Amino acid sequence: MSKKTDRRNQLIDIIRAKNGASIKELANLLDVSEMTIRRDLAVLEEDNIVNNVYGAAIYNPDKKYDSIDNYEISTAQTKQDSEKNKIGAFAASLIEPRDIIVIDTGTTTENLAKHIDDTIEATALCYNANILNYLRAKENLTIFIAGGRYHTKTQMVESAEGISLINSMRFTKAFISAAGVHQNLGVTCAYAYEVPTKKAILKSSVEKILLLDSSKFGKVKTAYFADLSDFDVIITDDSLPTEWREEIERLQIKLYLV
Amino acid sequence: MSKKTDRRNQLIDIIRAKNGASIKELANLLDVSEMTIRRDLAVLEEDNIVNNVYGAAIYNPDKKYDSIDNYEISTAQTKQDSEKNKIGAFAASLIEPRDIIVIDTGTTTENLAKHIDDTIEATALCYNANILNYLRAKENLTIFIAGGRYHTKTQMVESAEGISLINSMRFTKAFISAAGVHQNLGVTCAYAYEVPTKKAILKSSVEKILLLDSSKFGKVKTAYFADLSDFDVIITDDSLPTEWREEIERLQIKLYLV
DNA sequence: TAAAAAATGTTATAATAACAACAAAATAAC
DNA sequence: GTTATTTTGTTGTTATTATAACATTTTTTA
Repeated sequence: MSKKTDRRNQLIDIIRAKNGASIKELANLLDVSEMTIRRDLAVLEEDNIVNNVYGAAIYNPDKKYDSIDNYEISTAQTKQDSEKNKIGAFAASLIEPRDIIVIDTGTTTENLAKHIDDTIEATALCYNANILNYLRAKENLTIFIAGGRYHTKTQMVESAEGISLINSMRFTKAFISAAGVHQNLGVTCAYAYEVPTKKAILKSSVEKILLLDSSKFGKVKTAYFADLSDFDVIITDDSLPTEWREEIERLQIKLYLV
Repeated sequence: MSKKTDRRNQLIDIIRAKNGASIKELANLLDVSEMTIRRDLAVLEEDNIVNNVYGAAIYNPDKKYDSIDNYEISTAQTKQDSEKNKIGAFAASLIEPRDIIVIDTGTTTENLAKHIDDTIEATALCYNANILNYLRAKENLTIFIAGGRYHTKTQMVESAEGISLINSMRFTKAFISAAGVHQNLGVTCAYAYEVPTKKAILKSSVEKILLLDSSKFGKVKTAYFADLSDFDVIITDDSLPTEWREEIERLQIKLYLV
């Protein structure tokens, strides 16, 4: 194992044991410069192992990382996570002051919520409890939540009344996620209950932005909610096959590869 | 004094949930200045609940398996908070299997949510982000949230569509909080935007249960939403003056003193 | 082994947080 | 109610951390 990986495993061990640690402390413990610690922590944050704040790193409380004992193994498992993270971060950078955005349910859009500028003045509607919790921390964000039945598996909230609220609003940007994109069978998601809400936000938004990692292309899931041509922008990672790049270009959709 | 303790309990809850948090984030979440957060965190560090680093507080890992769910118990501070906690715990004990309950916004009802049996099979509607987070942890609870605009100060969510959702449902028990109860001027709350929602849940529920600590009796706040006679049950603490006990008996309302 | 590449360290500057001291507001006491 | 006390907020200053750009060291590879 490389010196670098070894050090990152040590970092994870220390941070996990203490719930979090300052960068200064970590640099002293591992006898490297603070700059090196910062660079390591940026990688660990990409992989959702820690959350970095000014001066310190906090161990990600998410249970699924509780028993990591080898970082190299864990990186393989979380590669897709880090792509979702990058896609989310890029999408967040598209948000401009006074935007009225709607954020779809999903882990990719959760990463978007996480990365929204802390001080940007904007309005955001969501319908996912995790996303709501990220949005609540933002200083100048006006928040709406479309209510309804809460689904434990997806943290999504959904109802006819929630859709009414969406229909009564207008958005400058819709950030939408999907579980599959197929050339003939369109854009799909995993659960039928998501469909009416997704259709509603598509109808009420100026710019429709699709967020999904490249592994979703060519896949089909149970619930159809849109065609690829319904979107104005697609954000995905650079592993996207050439044929899909061409198809997206043909449909005159703006494509961002992060 | 109670406000302070209350805020510190909230701080502990947030920091525990996230393993740690930046001071900026905490100040935004609780809508107080960073200076206040720093002063609170200094106290919590004294009590070994958190470790403070530059820019952030990290939850003390030694406390991980302690079940202090109320800071004031560990420091023997003000009464009002522990009363709210007791009232909430008692109210939670009234919930029976297959109940369909609605939980109003407020710190007392937040305590109720905290104390709901982890495995009880029931349905609950709420419209407060903190309460939602407590309910999400319950295994067999079916959860609804009435959506709308999120209010930072109270963590309440509210809208016409949220009220529509409430009107479309029926509840076996409504747990309602208030900021004031006056013999002539009725039951009041602090913000006008709470009123339509409170009226809606009163209309849709079989049993209407009022939760409030005894200091609220005799008080009047800006927004009127009900008369005392609209309630079937009152849960408060045993400091309730005799004249109020008599009044409640006269109105044939079931009174629980905890 | 030398050259190339990668990783780490250093420095100066910019950004952010801490702190102290005082002002304002809220609460308690009379 | 009014005054005293406590709590919270604000401001200016100081201390600390982040970042970028470049230098140095270490590791790879031919």
